[in-house]
Amino acid sequence: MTASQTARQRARAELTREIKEEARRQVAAAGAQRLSLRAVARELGMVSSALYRYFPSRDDLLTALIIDAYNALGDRAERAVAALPRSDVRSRWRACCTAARDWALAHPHEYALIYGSPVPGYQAPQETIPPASRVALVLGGLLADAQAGSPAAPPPATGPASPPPVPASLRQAGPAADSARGCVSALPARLRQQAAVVGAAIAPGVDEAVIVRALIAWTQLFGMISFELFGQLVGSADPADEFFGYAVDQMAGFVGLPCGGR
Amino acid sequence: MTASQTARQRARAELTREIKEEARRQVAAAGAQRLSLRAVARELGMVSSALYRYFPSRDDLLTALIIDAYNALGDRAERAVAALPRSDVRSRWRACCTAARDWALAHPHEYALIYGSPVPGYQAPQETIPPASRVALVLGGLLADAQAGSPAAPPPATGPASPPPVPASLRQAGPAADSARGCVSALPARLRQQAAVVGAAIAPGVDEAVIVRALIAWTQLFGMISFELFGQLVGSADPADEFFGYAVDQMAGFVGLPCGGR
DNA sequence: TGTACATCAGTGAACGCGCGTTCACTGATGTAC
DNA sequence: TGTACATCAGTGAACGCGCGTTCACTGATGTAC
Repeated sequence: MTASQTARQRARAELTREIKEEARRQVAAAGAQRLSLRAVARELGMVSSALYRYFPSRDDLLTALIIDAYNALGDRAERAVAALPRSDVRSRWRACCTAARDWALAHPHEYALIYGSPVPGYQAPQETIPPASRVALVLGGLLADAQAGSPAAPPPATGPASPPPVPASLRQAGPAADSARGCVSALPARLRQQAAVVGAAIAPGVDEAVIVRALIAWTQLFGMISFELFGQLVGSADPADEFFGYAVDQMAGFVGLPCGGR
Repeated sequence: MTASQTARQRARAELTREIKEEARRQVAAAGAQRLSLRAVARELGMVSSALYRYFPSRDDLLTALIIDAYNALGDRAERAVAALPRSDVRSRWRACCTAARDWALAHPHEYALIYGSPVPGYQAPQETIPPASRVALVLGGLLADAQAGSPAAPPPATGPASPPPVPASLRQAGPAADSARGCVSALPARLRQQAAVVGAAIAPGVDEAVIVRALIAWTQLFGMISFELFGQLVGSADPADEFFGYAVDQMAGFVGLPCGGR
């Protein structure tokens, strides 16, 4: 256990946790901009200035909450996908997207904190980047698996990070390329480069055109979740369950994932 | 001219305009939550309580700004599309999407006001709905035109609102259906219903499956714009011009628009 | 055309509120010898 | 094992700020006869 810590250290860790928890409660109840250090302190029975022993400013507390939110969402997505057989990429795709939506619906204000309009005056520091990438990493990993077990039938799937042998299997085959059939649209040079960088970090071995389609699907996913949460679907796809499920499948097809199923 | 108005009425209209303009300036500079009635009044050289002759509360002023923002965006999209030949649906699609992005980049805080996280405690009234629908109407109209001039070659295009003769031309033809080739995904009943309602309002005569794909493209469009504006693309498709253009074309293909262009 | 009255824009003071952050301080916990 | 000193958590008061909204009022503009 943590027997090596002094009582002071343990108390400090504990209180830090409690402060964040109360702050998270406030954000969940009323949104990020209503987060008030004084109210947090009040709720914990301390004086407001005491919080400054734990967080140097309100923005730092906000940053901690943002990181926690990204991690909560990332955890959820990773766990949902890990429960499925690696070769069933279609189901894993669905699971990841659904996990993201479920988390968002369960934590709307925390979702808004990370995917909504940025709090004006607040600048997200570098430390938020890795936690923010986790959902994209899940999707990228799954794409790489699809690529690895690609051309005809999906074999048990080999190693996850097969370095760079680009078999170009998803490339001209399947829906990934022909949905713009007849309209040849080559990747612009800079976009290809950007996709290569993303691919190297997230989905090694996957063709750039597929990466770009995955980026499109990624923006679609969060766009759809945001629209649902922020009320933009009222009057169209309002109870959005079917729409969401259908869209997720369509976009899976769009990036070229095989049908999977069982 | 407006000679029929009394001096009082003219002064009132003018001041209402000036108040909104100053408020818009503040939103543009610092975001919606920093909008302050007192600051607006100060800037206009009046006392803060005087504003209550024009707007019964801060929320009402916000609502006016929201409506104006939707209308500014709608105007821009409509004008961009109107400049193009009706039969060239692919160019019109591009123009509409690009206009939306351009407006958003030029007015990030106003964009956040309408497409970002809702201001907590603020409830958008019914009056915002029609202005909010204008971009969707543009896209829907263009889809209906594509449908009307569909199967083989695009003729000069007939009337815009051909009632309900669903020729099922976009339906199984083109990319709209085959991108999930082999993975037959039927529309769930409720989703089909929702699509029918949307179609009736926005794109008469267009098949439900196409409407649903258009809804997907719509969420993708604004998801992508929001990601760009809110900093979510940093590290991937950061200078997003190429990504945006490419995605718009891909999604045009996804909803089944013919290549057009040249 | 002129007067009497109603409407309405704008004033100034006040209510009641909450906020983030700083600072000098007390007293408890931890550390080195 | 015990003492001397350093570290650190938490206090309480204060600074300086801004906000939305209400209310009784003055004086100008508009309307009806």
